[in-house]
Amino acid sequence: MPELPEVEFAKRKLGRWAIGRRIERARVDPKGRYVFRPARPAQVERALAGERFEKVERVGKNLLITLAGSGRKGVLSHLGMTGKWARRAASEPAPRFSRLRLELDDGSALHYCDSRLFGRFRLVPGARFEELPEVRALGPDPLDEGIDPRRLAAQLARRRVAVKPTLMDQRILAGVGNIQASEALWRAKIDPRRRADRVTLAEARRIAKGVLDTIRATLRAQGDGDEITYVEEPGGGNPFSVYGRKGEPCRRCRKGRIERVVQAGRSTYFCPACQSR
DNA sequence: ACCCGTGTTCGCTG
DNA sequence: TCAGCGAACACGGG
Repeated sequence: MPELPEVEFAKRKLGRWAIGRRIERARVDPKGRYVFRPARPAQVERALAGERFEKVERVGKNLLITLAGSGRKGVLSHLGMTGKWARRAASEPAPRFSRLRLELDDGSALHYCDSRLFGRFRLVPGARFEELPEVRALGPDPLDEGIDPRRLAAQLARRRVAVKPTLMDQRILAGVGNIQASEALWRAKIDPRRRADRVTLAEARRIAKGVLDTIRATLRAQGDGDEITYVEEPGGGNPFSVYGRKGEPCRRCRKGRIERVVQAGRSTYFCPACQSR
């Protein structure tokens, strides 16, 4: 269920665990075939064995992993709804829903875990990620490129649907998902049901700030541990201001109660009292 | 049994 | 070409 902050967290962890390490063995769980297609499990195992981790980057919700062996290989890892990377000792049992196990040369094993199998793991010849259509289509990444309010305002002005689903369009801002969109609009004090083309430049500035602030806050809330716990999982409190808080009083104005509506098939949370229509 | 889900993509319409 | 929509993908958890 990862959005930009969770993927950034995964990038940092993966970098710390794996850069400079060599993959001694790779094993794909049979169910993992959904994640790795069109490559077949045996192909993936063969391609990864013997490679060394050189670099781990992130663009939007995508992890870009560069492996170096004889030449360069890339892996694009998208976590989908339920993907996670975890680290165990090689002697430990695999965590639940492990779909790929990478034994490294330091006695550790990295696991790609994914219960719902919406994640994607693609081999990218030559690690030429920039050539992939799905990477080219992405808008600016808020964390490393910032957000240009004028550009954002111009993009919103071309859309007649509600601003919240529009913010989740990866061509506008790469990495903003369902939670971050709700949170950002709450911070910007704008009703998520507002038509995108009715957002002013001044409001676009607030949205830009809201997106960056919520991303940073979510990142901070992940803390320093090794494991990610998503909301509603045991052990994870809810670090958000409106998401998942239907019926609770607004933490800012104390007047409204948080409402939940469905937009473009996704739940949206907002305060009807302090987010203006 | 039934509903829900922090995501993307495809097929379709206008 | 593009905006917009609904379904599909595959599965666990409540």
